[in-house]
Amino acid sequence: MNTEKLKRLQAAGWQTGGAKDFLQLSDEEARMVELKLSLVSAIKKSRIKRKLSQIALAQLMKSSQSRIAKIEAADPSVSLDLIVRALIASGATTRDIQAAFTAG
Amino acid sequence: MNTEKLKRLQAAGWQTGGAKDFLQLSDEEARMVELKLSLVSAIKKSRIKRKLSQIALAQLMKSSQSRIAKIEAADPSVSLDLIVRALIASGATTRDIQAAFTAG
DNA sequence: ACCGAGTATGTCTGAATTGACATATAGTAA
DNA sequence: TTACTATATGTCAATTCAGACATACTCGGT
Repeated sequence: MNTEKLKRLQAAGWQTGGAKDFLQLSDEEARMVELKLSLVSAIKKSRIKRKLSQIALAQLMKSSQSRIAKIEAADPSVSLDLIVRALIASGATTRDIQAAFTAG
Repeated sequence: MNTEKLKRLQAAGWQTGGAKDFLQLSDEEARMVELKLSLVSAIKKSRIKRKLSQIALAQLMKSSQSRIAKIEAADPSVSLDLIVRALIASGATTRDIQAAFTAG
């Protein structure tokens, strides 16, 4: 059973009962995954709200469109660093970031 | 002028006027640095509060004492991922993490 | 159907980050 | 001083993550 694949599915919207139940994660890992997921959804919200394409956001943070796509898909190859950078670059306020953490 | 070294000084308590003024950082970079600094100080608080040595915390999160030291020193070689993992492992609640973000 | 914009996915090479280890330093107690 | 515990610092091989590129998919509009 491939954990990476499952994480992708999670990110795609399959988190029906929380990440922990579906995968076999420790509490810490589970909190980490859920945190990332909520930040990721905040990025998409923020980006759409400001009418930015993935390409535009990529340019703002000197990254690439494919990276933004992977970020929003919660691809396992993206770090929390990159996620938060994207969130900031997308125009999210400190309060938005805070809210994302709360939601997670 | 060495940016890494300056970041270390920042972490050591030299942030008299905010990271942005001292270094020459973009807004995004500055927010990133300040975020890390506040999370890092939250880790130390949380760890001490629960009477954990760096070694004990390292074991909890399957890392090493030297990594924990570097985390708490905001060494440039530590990622936001590792910082947040340490914060979680140190026993910080979701609310604690939120508070750390607010402070940053 | 075709086109175009936006997004998704796979892969590659170089860069950043990791745990581990050695070692240094700080503080405390005997 | 010595001994011990905790923390700091430097280095390095192995792993992870980065941007970039190609390419595929989606969905309106014409």
